[in-house]
Amino acid sequence: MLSAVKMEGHEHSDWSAYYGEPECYTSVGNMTQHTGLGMNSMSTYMSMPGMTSTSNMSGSPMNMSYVNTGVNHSMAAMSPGSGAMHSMGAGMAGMSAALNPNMSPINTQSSSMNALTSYSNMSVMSPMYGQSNIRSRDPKTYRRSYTHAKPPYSYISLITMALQQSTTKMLTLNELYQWIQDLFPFYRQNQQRWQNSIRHSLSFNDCFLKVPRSPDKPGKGSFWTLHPDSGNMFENGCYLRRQKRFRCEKDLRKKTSEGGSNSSPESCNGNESPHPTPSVKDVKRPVSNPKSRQQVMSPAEHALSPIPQTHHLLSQHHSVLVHEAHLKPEHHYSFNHPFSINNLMSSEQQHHHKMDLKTYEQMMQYGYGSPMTGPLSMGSMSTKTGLEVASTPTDTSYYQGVYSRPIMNSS
DNA sequence: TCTTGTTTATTCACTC
DNA sequence: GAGTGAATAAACAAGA
Repeated sequence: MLSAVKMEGHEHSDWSAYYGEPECYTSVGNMTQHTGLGMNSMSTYMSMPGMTSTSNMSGSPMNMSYVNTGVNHSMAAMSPGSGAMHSMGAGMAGMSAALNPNMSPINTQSSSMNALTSYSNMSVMSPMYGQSNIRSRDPKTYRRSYTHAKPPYSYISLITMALQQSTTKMLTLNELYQWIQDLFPFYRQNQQRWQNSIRHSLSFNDCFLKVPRSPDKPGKGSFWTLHPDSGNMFENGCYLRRQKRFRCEKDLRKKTSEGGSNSSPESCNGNESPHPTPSVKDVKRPVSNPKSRQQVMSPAEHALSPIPQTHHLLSQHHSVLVHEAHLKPEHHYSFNHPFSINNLMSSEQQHHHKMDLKTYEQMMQYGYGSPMTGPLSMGSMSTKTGLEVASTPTDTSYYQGVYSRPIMNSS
């Protein structure tokens, strides 16, 4: 489990050099890199330190999709058939919903603007990344090594996190890119490299399923979702390295027997479901390409499937819930591992941007090197893509949580 | 043309 | 050392 960290440590000899050192990372400049993010950018800034509790959902954002269904309802309802919420209105609505579940959609815009205002204020008042020791340094020098700090998460982890954070539990490739970039500034560079890896991971790993778009939702690329049985790939919610690679037994049998009998159960391995649910793969995985490892659910199969189609999920939010019932990722969020999604995406409201000593101790105990403080906190946000992203492009993102304390004005 | 998706191959790090 | 997970590169095909 620590291998990822060690590997990263190998790549960057000293993590603390990047994460343990206060650095300023202003987001304003980076916003320009996120063309197309639009309101998404703003929304993510709402999780900045200093935000009031209203900017955070009660509990972990990861749980939010399951616990606070009101948010998802509203979000889904906001953008029926909007695909991944590409419409700004939907994004803003979702954003406001995340901001305040009780907020009327009517207030969406104002809330968004408030959020923007908040961001603006914060951007002025403080460096984006929290830091425990504010040194009087030239802010320009601060940003330097920051973007070179590679997060200790594997691509599979990142994809999994993104998908789980998504309200619809599925994202297009481009949305995955955006999510990762938003959360981890590191991935705003060398895009060709890591995006290729992302694509490779999606295709190569059985835990990711491709769901075709509906005919009425033309667009590039399919949606990607998690295999319903891939629930516990990451031990204790730690997204550093999978405890075991997820493989679909069905596929394995196919490979091993290759023409042999297929009488065994249709479940996929890795994480046996206590109550056998119809696997998405079972229903939806015709081999799109004879050679392909990835399988997709054909429209016909989708129609027959007890599990709603993805694209239908997008327009039928109640179906999302049905689908989620099959995804059963809940146990992912039950843990509070220092590198868990909980810590990555949330809990800023719980800690109020202060160092979580407990987490700190945990991390030190795990030997994670630099005192990554506190949960990698970020408030849960809704973006135009329908993601409950906690981050924002830049700064608040992942690195914010890396630093322990609320950022004070470094100037 | 660009993006998306698949596949193969290589290399490295880690565990057993 | 073998097996495995992961990162990376690259080639290729298909679709928008």
